[in-house]
Amino acid sequence: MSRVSQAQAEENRQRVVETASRLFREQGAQVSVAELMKAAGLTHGGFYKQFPSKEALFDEATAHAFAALADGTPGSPSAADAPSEAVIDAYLSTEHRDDVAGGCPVAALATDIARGQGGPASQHRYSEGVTEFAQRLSTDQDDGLSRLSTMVGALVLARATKGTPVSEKILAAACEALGQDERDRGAAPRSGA
Amino acid sequence: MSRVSQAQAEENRQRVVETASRLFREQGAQVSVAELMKAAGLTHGGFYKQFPSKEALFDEATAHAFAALADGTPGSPSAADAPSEAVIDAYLSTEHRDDVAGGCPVAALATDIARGQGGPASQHRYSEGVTEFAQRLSTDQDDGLSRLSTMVGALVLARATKGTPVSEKILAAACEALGQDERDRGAAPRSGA
DNA sequence: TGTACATCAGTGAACGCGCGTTCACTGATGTAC
DNA sequence: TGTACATCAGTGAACGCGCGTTCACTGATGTAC
Repeated sequence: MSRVSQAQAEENRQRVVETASRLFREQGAQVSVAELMKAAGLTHGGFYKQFPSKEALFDEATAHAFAALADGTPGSPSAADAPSEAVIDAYLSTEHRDDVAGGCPVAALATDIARGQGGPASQHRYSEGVTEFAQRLSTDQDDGLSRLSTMVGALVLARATKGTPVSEKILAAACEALGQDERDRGAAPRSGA
Repeated sequence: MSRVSQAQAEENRQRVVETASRLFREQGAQVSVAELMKAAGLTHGGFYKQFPSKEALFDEATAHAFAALADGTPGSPSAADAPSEAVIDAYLSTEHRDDVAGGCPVAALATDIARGQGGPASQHRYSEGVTEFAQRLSTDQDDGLSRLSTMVGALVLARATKGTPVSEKILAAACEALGQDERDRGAAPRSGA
């Protein structure tokens, strides 16, 4: 292949970032550079022509995932303007549970960020993302942080218990609890019950 | 040192399991065997006299952490019989947030378990642990799963955002939300407000 | 517009390093008498 | 109880392997004229 047009190079670079964004969410920061590049259809040797280090790619991939989240929860009604109710339903669906790679980076990257994988840039973007997401879930009486905690906790637990009956129960319980909160606040209940 | 008494050997083995239980919670399954053994005061060569593989130790360390959880939430009022309220307060404290190694394995190991680190034994024990913990938080009207989701979500998010102001806000918001749930159910509120 | 050449994105082999695991060895422990 | 010896927990060096990173090389791209 050797040299490639500037446009093609930029496209390749973007593909690496997108691929990394998915694989890091799915498998964590420990995915290898070789695996990352192969998944993007390239060989690992060229990596350092585009990125100064693996950590730098992690930071960029994190930013990419959060940019997608800001537009609308990935894999859900795309949704800065969608009602919280629809966002919550999509968030707590088995589809979202099963789509770690394309799913919410707040849930997928929490542990990696807490353990200090990636640089300060990732950590900062992560905290910013948490605040943004909570704001989308907020109401006049609530800053959205506890609802976000319930959603993230339920998703993380449902993923860790996937394959056992409790996994679906967790999603349902969280869904119901958040629906009840809606009712308490006078909004429309999620179901007719 | 060479050979050591059977009692000493068993004590050493237990120390490795306990150390691993802490380090795996803190840093995940990627901690090296050498690091694990060094932290337990041994050299890495002897590891395979006691464990068939690193994964087997992960499984045993997971079981160990959950056994401690069953006795009482680690680092909290030790507590199969403690009121949910006290358990929740301790769970959502900054002390628990800052003590990943000694803290709740449901929160600390969720991502590692979801990503399939450790064998089926760990996954099974994890799901069991989730069910047990939820039961301790349950009431006549609630199976405890949504409250557990809120607690785990808040802890995980507070850890990932540690160092930014939102970290403490998350713990406070979850605490308040769970306190309000208490009130809704007719139990004593957490504060006088 | 066409030609000559410098650039540089991508390749694939190689680097040192730390990983999980194995092994020959040690010498106090545990046992047989 | 005392002696002789087999056992085996722990040591430290070594194994192959895959990691993150580097580098000489390639040849189409982009540019200077």
